[in-house]
Amino acid sequence: MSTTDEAFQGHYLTNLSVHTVLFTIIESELVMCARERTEGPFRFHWELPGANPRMQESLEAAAHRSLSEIVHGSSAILQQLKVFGEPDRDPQRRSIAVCYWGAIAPEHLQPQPPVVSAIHALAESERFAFDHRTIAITAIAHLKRALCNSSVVTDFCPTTFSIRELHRVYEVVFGTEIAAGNFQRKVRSSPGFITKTNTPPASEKGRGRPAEIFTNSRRVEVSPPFHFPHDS
Amino acid sequence: MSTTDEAFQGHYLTNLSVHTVLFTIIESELVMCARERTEGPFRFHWELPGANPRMQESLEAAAHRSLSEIVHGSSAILQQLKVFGEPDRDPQRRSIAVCYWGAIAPEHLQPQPPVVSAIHALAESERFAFDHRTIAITAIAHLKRALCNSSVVTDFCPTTFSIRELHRVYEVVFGTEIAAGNFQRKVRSSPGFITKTNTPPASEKGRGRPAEIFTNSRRVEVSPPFHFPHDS
DNA sequence: CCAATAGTGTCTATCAGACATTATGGA
DNA sequence: TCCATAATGTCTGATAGACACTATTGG
Repeated sequence: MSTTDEAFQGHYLTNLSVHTVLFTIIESELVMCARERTEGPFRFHWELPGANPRMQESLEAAAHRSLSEIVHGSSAILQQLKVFGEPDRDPQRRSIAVCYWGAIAPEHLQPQPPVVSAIHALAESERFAFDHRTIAITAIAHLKRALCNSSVVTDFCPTTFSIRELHRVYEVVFGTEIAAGNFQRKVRSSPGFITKTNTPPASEKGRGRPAEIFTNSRRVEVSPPFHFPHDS
Repeated sequence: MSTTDEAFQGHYLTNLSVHTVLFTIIESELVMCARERTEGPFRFHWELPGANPRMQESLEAAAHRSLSEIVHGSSAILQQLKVFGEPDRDPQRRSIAVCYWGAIAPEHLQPQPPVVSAIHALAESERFAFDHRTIAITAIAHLKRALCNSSVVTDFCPTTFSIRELHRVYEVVFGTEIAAGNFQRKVRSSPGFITKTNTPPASEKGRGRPAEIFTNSRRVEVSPPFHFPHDS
């Protein structure tokens, strides 16, 4: 059995990492947390948050740890995205990346979070380290699918929110205008999607009719799902 | 940094494996390929096909290799399911399992394939090795979701098939009767789901009107999806 | 009153579920 | 001819898209 043929558990060249694609919306744009590398290979390229799982640490816990310098207190809800393990994905060694994704309200991030526009990930122009552009694009596709099929949109919002805020998330992510009336009907008629609060209509600045304030309960499936022009 | 705290790339106790949940339908029952362990821990427990990826081998290739003794010639179409990496999933060592799933026509399996009923995986009674019952249950949920949202059902059938055969797959997997007329309408109206062949209506035995014969082209999404009573 | 935003009602086309009807073969 | 299975047609209720309309605030 040659070196290149053997199973590689325990092989010193192998590496197991966890990476996280954390979405939020800043200034009406879908962005994901990422940092520019300052050293080593792929210097000046964008890199997704990552961590190496510890011996007694679950992969999901490692994913949360990869965000420790980015999220502000309350932890994000993460879901497995995919494993990327092509032999050549890391030019230095065989490396397996278990990837997670999630969304979070910008209020829960550190003040000046390092982010990159999702549109840049889709454009060929932006340079990502390793296969992180592929990971990002896969995550965007999962995000769109999840938005259509579940109430994950509430992860983008603070604990209380108006329907309009949910509406804006969909418009930003799908880059399309959505009729507000139909959106209200759909969200309100999906059992468990939102829960009305009796908090007074928010002390926000408002120059129109104040919105009702809701909170998310559990994650629910939307059936039949939302349907938008899908470019992915 | 203690032993239990350190990152574990290269640690000799770690193991990376690939497991595959391959579904098929035998005697009107949903089954998955699995083998009874004959030695070591979990002896006499069911075990999913697995392999250890080699140094230059992609994870998907390893998943296909895990089926080498089961599939008969034409290879199955596999999709990533999930990674299972809880620290305690293998009592002997830290072990990461990258899992795939797929479906195949029974004709493409070896003559007497080792299989276990999917219903047994769902019932608490059946004993699986490691966390393979959890993996199997996750795969069943993914299968149902994929059947609702795509044309993956054709993987259960030979290269040519009738609509009735697709119909039966859904009835077996979801354990429910589906109106044949509506099913025909849905499948025929989903672009790309099936492609008509001009082969004469099959030389099969038949005591009714012979069915038209189709072939699958590419995998397509079904929008809006099928909807069945979902128990998962 | 007007502007602006939130929320509701209405009309229509589409589509799934239920089920009747026709089509096409074998015994 | 009768039977069995495949395929089509019909009716109805539910719902999404388009969009008009009402509600509720601030200036």
